[in-house]
Amino acid sequence: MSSQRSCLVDKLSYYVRLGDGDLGLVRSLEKAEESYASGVDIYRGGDATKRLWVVKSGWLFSATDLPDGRRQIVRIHHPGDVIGFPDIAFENATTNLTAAEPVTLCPFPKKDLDVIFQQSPLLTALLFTLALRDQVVLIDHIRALGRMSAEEKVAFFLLDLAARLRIVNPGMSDTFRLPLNQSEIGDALGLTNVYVSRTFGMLERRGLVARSNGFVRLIDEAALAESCDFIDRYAGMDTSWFPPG
Amino acid sequence: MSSQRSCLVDKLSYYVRLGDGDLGLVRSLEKAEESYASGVDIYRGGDATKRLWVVKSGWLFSATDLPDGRRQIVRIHHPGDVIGFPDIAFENATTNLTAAEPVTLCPFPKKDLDVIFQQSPLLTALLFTLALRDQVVLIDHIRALGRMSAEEKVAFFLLDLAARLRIVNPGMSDTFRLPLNQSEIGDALGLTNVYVSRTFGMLERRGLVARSNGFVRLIDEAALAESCDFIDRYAGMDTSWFPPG
DNA sequence: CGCATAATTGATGGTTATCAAGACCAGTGG
DNA sequence: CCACTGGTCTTGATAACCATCAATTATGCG
Repeated sequence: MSSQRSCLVDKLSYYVRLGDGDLGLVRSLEKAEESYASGVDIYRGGDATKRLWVVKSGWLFSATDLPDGRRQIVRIHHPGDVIGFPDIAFENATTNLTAAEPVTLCPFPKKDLDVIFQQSPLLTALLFTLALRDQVVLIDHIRALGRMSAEEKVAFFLLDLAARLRIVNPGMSDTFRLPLNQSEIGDALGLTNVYVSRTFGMLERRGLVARSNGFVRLIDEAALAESCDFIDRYAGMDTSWFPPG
Repeated sequence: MSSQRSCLVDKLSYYVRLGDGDLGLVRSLEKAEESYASGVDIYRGGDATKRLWVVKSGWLFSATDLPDGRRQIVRIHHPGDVIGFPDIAFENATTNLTAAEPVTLCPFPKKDLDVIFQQSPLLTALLFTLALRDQVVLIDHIRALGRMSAEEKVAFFLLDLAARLRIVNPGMSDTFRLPLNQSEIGDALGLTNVYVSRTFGMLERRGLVARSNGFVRLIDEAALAESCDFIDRYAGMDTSWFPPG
């Protein structure tokens, strides 16, 4: 009945062709719907983790705090993402989930995954592979935090976002909306808001990026990619070994 | 016939009770054996990834290089670890694998995992959960690199190693062998070898750790853990939802 | 328009990098 | 037995990058 597009279906369909049965399984995850205002913490580290979440609209981020208030943003979530997988391994959440803007989410119980595991070897393989791909993405993040300068970090950050957005939105140009403030970008990159501002200014003066009212434009994407040795981990994945749908 | 202990069986048995069938599947992964000298690169980023590796003896590490030679060590591998999971998602390796000392490995083809997926829902669930647990471990690493001082990073590094070693070696004391030089430790923590030396000296002068001929002793583990807000991700995992063996 | 939030800019300081020299140690070969 | 070597660790001096603090200017929103 729902004629609305599903971002999760879009995202998964990018990697494999889903049959009717699999489509039904995926859509069944997006039945319920909850909305949250910008800035709200949807869960916090230590909370019991009984549910996962599909992002329907809006951006969010997962972060870990240090006791004195330092914050590290670990992952940014876009429409179509499934949030909460890392916490399946534990009984309590290891990160905080915060809405970066007004969002709509589709929560579903962890145990609904059982149905997928039992009924669809294809979706099981895909979810497993996505978990491993996410490890590589986290490794890229580690590389950026450990060994890149501030300019390289910001370049990496923007390219990574663009690559991810292009999966769900294939026709995307070199421009996208960036609903994060500079404190949040800094917390993702291990920098301060002040230095993010300065670094963005540098990149802009050098003609690599442009900004206007909440949008970023990657003017010289090749130069940005070379500066931080960027590799797109989203466009290509090895699905050759998957079982048939 | 093989009366030799299997570190992989030890590690997996820590989390679930394996039946005879599962034990046979796991042991079958450790048939072949290869040895490498200290410092050898076993594979490099870009190589085709057809095999995974179980570590039988010795330490190794996975690292990514930047084009100008900067290096980020991403993960340290101990006996019982399975190396190469993140690369299943891609056709080519994303990191270099280097032997930190003389090592013995048991390689097995990626496709041998199919047998496990088909025959053992328990092992499938365990491997999936370990992949998600590893995401959390990588997130902890991100937090350390992005938001910790050098002293906190070194404390975190040592505690993380100790927690991992205790899984396979339950009776371990507060002392362990650390076959990594300070350049390697620095590359894991986003520091230089020089600053690792200074930081180790500080911790030693403050009575938190001690070193002697390749061994580290964690004198005040509680203080170290508090300084970096350490949480052991290895001791406890949620296996309650696993299917029976 | 007025308010709160976010971004910018400047001045200063701290943490860590860089460069360089020396100490220590294990192994090697004369 | 000892000089020699290569690797590792330590220590000092200096410099770079980024943090911190503070003030000002945009920006968005009721």
